[in-house]
Parts: sequence; structure tokens; C-alpha cells
Amino acid sequence: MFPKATLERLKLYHRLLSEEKEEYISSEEIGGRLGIPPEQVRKDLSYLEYKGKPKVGYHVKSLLDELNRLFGLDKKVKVIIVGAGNLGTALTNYPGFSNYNIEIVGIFDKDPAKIGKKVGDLVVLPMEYLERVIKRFNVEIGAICVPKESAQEVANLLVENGIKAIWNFAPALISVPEYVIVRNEDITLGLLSLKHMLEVKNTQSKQG
Amino acid sequence: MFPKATLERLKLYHRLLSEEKEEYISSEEIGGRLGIPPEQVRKDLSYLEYKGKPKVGYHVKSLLDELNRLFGLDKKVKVIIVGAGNLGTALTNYPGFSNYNIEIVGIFDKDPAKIGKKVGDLVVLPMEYLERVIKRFNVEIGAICVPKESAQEVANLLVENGIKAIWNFAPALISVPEYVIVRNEDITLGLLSLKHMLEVKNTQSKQG
DNA sequence: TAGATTGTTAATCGATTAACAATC
DNA sequence: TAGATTGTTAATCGATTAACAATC
Repeated sequence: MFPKATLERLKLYHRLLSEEKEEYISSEEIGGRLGIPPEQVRKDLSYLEYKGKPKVGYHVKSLLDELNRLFGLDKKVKVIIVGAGNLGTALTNYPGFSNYNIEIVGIFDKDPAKIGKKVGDLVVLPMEYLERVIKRFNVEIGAICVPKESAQEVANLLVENGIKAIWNFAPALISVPEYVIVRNEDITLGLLSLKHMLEVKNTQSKQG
Repeated sequence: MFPKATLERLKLYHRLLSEEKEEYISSEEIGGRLGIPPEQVRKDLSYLEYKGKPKVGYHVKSLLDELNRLFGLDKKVKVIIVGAGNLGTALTNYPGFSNYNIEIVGIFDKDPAKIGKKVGDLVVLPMEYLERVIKRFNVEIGAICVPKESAQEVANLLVENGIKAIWNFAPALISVPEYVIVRNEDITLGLLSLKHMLEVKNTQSKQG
């Protein structure tokens, strides 16, 4: 397939194109807005089936369609969320997901105080309902929004019940069988990057 | 300095070492747990001042100290959060931040219904207090937890008030002067990765 | 000492950049 | 047609891997 780095940039192009109002866009324009050299943009897009038009640029809608297909956005995917704390609630209520053709069909918690509470259109269910909901709605993705101490336990439960991919928001390493996809969204890693950049900048300004 | 890819892995080593109970750890062990070849681990660690001991491995505490210094975790940094919705609340209440030597000193919202509400030990303040809090506490990082429509507006406000780094949780591109550091935590990009991996796996299993 | 593990140099691989040809 | 922009090939650069020397 294409380079890992290219895939990362294709995600950025996708976001940019989703908000683009013009009919055509050039590699110069895309690159300029994202801070990426236009040659790189063209190279990246050359991996796709869709071809741009010399002198005109890339047809936004066609290119977006191609990227949607690539990212599987043309197929609906069901998601459940485990953990009805602030993060799980934020995720459930996130307004942008409809654009990505995913549907949140359940939110779970083990805390009796949270069970029965309404979160958006959903009602927080006890963990015992996990299996039923996964099977009934054919859920493919499970999001882990529990404290890191319970992350592995929840991961095991999701795997046992046939979930295909885990979206892990807990700042913890989880181990799963190799056939299960894991995507980690550990904000503490982001924080390390930020602090590092601040640190580098501070020491540079002292030296320079 | 060292490669960008190395820095990313150093963050993973940092997280792993923070939870390690043994006194020494080998590159084999680190790599095994993170799915990284041990040669790569040694190469990465060779960029640091700290040296491991042949036949013994790396002294966990010393290595962690070195990484803490590298990431600027030995210096306290103040953070404010703009947006007191579920995400801003989740971030404010996040229990792990004390380990990273950051302190959340304020949470802001423009919604009168949210102002005055308690979030952890803090009280949600109106936007007018932003400047005062930033100056008073010498705040370096501002986290944007508002809907994407307001993200740029908030970013401008933060920049005007002298914030050094922006931690952007809104799924939007924001533009800031080049001297301001931006770290984007756009979960919609993570979602694209997940859907792509599912898509690839599904088409592979159909073909294979 | 022998053996295990780190550290480093060289070789390979992959990604980016530059140059230019193709094309509308 | 001339000019602008894409697409592609080749050259460069950077990161990973392999091999092995250093060392406790």
C-alpha cells in the first residue's frame, strides 16, 4: 500500500476538504494551509485512483469521495462506549460523528449511580448488557473511557464479546489478541509533547 | 537533536518506565512490551546522556529522571481550560496530571449557565477573567475545549493574552503566530485511523 | 573468565525533495 | 498556443536494521 506517513497526511487532507467550499483546489492551496510542501501533497494524492486535472487542480468532491472510500466512511459502523464519566459523556454527545458514518448505540458503566442516567438519546446500561448490545447491533468498535486501572479488564470483556476494534482513551497499555485493532488516544502522551516543545523553546531562547 | 520518530518512542518508554516496579530493565523487555525491536530501543536511548549497564540493563529510576528532564517534567507548568462542557470538565478532573507536574489553575466558559459551577476544586469563570488569571498565575498552556466553530476565536484570545502553547481539542485547524506552540488532539483523526484499519482488515479477509 | 547486554558503526530501507515531463 | 498545474522519475535525505565491538 502507501507509506504510513502518507496515510497520516491523507487524514489531514480529508478534514480540510470536508470544509472546502470551492469546486477545485490545487496542491499549492492544500499544502499552504497545512504547512506541507505541494510536491508532497501531489505525491501523496498520486497513490489514489483519483487523478487531478492539470491547470485546474483537484475536484474537491471527487477527491473527498475517494478519501471517504479509502477510510471506509461509506460504510456505517456501530460503536459502544464503556464508562459514563465526563469523557464517555463527552464522546457520546460529540456532534461531529454523524459525518463519519458511525453511530453510538450504547453507553455502559458499572457504577450503579450512573446506570439509568440519560446521556444524549441513550440511557447508561449496566455492564451485563454489553454482550446483548454488541450482538444485537453488530457493534464493531468499543471505546474505553474508564480509569486506567480498569482499562485491561474492560478490554478483555470487549474482546470476549467479539468487538473488532478498541478505541482506548485510558492512559494505559492494554494487551489484546493480534486480530483486534487498537487505537490509543492517550492525552498524557500529547501532554509530554507539549511540555517537551515548551522546554526546547525555553532553552533555545536562553541560548540564542 | 534526535529524530522525530525517536521522540515519539521516548514518550512510550516514559509511560512504561513510570509504571515499572523492578530496579533494572533491559532493551529486550522494553521492546517486547511495546512491540518495538530491542535494537531500536537501544538506538533511541543512546541519544540520551544516561547510559545503561551491559549485562544488567537500564536503571529504571535514573533513566526515568533523564526522560523527565528531557520532557521538562521537572518544571511546574500552569494550564487553563477554556470550555466547561463535558470535555473541559473531564480534562480538569483528570487525576493523572499531577505526575506530569502541571497544574490546572482555571476553567472558563462564556455560557452564563455554566459560570459559577464547581468543577473539581475550581469554579467556572467568565471569559473576562482570562487575562487576569493568565497574568496572575503565569499560565503557559491553554487548552481549547469548545466547539470547533469557536476554536479560532478562543485561540486568538489566548494568544493576545500571552499564552505560549495551545492544546487544541477542537476538531478544527487553528492559525496562530509561529512563536506559539500548538498541539492538536483531534479525535476525528483517530477515528479515521480506526475506520481505515477496519476497512483494510475487512477487504483483506475477503481476498485472503 | 564467560556470557549477557549495551553501544556504535555500516548497510539497508523508506520517505521526502527536486527536477522535469505530461497534459489540459 | 502558452502557461499553469498535475504526475512521475531520480536524487537526496533520514530512519531503521544488522552486525559486531565494548564492557561489566
